[in-house]
Amino acid sequence: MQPSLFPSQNQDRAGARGAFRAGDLNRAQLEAATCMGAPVLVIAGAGTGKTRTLVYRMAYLIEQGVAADNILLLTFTRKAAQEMIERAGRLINDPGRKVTGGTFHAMANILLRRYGHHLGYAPNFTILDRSDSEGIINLIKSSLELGGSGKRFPSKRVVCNLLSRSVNKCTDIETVIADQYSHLEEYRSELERIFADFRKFKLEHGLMDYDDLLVNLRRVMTEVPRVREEIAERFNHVLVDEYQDTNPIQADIVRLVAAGHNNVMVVGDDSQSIYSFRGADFRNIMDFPKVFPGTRVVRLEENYRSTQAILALTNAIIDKAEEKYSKKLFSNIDGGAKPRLQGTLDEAAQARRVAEQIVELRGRDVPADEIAVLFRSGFHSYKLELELTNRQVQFEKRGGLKLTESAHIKDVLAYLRVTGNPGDHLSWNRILLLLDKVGPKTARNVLDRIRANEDPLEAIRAFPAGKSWRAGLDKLVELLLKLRAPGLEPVAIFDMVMEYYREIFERIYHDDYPTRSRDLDQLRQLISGYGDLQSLLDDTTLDPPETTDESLGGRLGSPPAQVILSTIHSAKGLEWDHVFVINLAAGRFPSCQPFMTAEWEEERRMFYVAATRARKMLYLSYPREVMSFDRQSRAGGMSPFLAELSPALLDSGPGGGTTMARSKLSPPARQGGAGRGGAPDINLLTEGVTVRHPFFGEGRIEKTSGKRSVEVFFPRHGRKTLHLDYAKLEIIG
DNA sequence: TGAGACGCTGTTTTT
DNA sequence: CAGCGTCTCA
Repeated sequence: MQPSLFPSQNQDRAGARGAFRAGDLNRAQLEAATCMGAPVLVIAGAGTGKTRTLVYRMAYLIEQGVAADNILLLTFTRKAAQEMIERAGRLINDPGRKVTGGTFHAMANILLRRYGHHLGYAPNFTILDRSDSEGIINLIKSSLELGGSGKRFPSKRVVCNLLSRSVNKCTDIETVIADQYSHLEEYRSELERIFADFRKFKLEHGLMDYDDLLVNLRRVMTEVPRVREEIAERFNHVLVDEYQDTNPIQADIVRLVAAGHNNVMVVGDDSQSIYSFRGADFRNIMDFPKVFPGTRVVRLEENYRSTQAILALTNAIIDKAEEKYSKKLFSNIDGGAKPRLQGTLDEAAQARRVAEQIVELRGRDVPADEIAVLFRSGFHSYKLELELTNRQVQFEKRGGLKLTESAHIKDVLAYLRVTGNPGDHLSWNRILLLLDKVGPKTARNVLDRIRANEDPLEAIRAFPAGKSWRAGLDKLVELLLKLRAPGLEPVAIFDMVMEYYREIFERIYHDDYPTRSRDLDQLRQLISGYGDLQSLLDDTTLDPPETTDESLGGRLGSPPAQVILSTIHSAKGLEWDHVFVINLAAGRFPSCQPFMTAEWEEERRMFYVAATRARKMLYLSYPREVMSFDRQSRAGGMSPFLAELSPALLDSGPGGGTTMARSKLSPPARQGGAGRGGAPDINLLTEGVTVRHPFFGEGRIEKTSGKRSVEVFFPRHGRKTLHLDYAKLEIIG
């Protein structure tokens, strides 16, 4: 549930007992935790106890007499914040005194419900998720009639990506197009038009997307000085975790909250920056002292997590990075087994192998929640999920499909949304389209009436419906009328909606409605935990439950200990005794898109993040063959990130395809043109030469940059900077 | 105007 | 494979 930033009443100020023990921290950690009167930047390598430092600092501040209420902890996930706050509470022996914490988005949400009216937003605005935004873009696109006329207008996905990139990087559309989407230059004016309409649509209908939450918070704090002062007064101590992954807007928000009192500490590690797609730049963390003059910089370099054998490998991984500012980690946990490298025939064999190893570990009484399997993209674990199910190993998947992403859940939520915010035309549109015999055109007509009428219900009731769907519309009106009753519990609303929706549900999902039906049960469970519709709706977008969250998991009570399957992004900040990283194959990791050096480097950092999650044992596995989408089998071989490491750091184990591994462990340049006859000679690749890329097609070299990369213009995809060692280029002429 | 069938294309990560 | 745009029929 929502951690309220403005709880109605404060906890008592009774003196906290001195449970804070300085001896629990090393010198650098202690300095960071207790430094007062200056901004603090903590550069903390993986496993060096940054969480511990943050927790102790919270406890220390409270002991020094700072009210818990005045402390703000910003983290990457809500869960991380909750855990840290709980730990701090235990430390000072007073779990009642709760620090305020959560993600930037959650904080922005609550503050904007209070202050958004300065920007023309009522407090009942609806938060849009990604697919909601895409839906609106689509509505606008079709109303502007840009879709047709033979030319290929970019998809809603691309349009949204472009806009989000521009917002998060604080760069104007023109520049983003020129830099990243040069092939869309011809659509620039149409795109600008769509974005303008999109902005207007959101404002008029009380909608905010993820980016708006950040942008609008910054705006209101900048434009209304009194608001900034109030917030800064309220939070006179600010702590930020994972600072390397904040974007310029978030950095501004931190600056605005902390300006004046300067009681701010940020913690991060440039080597673990993996969110550039969200506008983060790892260099930002180094700018912090410039924004806050007089910053004390503390480095944490002693690793308490992993064995020396694992650390030797992770140091080697990050050593290959082209640009890095910090540190060499050292461990005081001697020895340990070398990370195991295992190649398998294909993905199925890899899944069997890993599943067997997990079963074996469980047999040796390794707790299930000390085992994790990490991968680059959500779908990489499908085969393993099957294997584990067959062997009756319980697991929990993180970073997979969200419950709220499926159509039937979005359907139900649409009714709840219009109940909270009758101006939400996106949800009205969805509701109307669910009626039989109503399509986009009719829905738009009804929507126009809703727009013109004070009361949406009246507009719908009065609409001159066609014979074939009059009855359906009447039923809808009947439902809406019932939902008007004041003071309904969210679960009561849900039940009324279901009574109406079930018929529609069975009609449109006739094939697989039993499966989907279970999701609806799960949703009901979830809703029954809420007393307030608004926070339920907020949470479905700000903290969406995962599909595999089998009913009670996570929220109510403690879930049973389970093996974790997770994307690397969702594994950030976590650690386990035994960690498997799978699918370390060329074309899979790095994922097949990154051809630009910056993206390439980010993929490397991701590998680093994954490997540094392990405490005792690390298993790196790859299939020698991966299936591509068009079901042509393609020899992938091991990931270039593995190939560049010294074999001495790894245990290539008994069997398990060492021969293949060995042969590939020679210089990585050879990796280049796998299957296409090696990387072309750099000397042949000069300006004006036409090349073919397996994904982008034919393009023309615009210039050679750096030692091993070229800039190529592809008519369909724009300008790309390609890394010659890995991009599979073929010279055409 | 809606609904269903068919063929083409593009592909990650999260709040 | 899904999410499109296009086409046909009701």
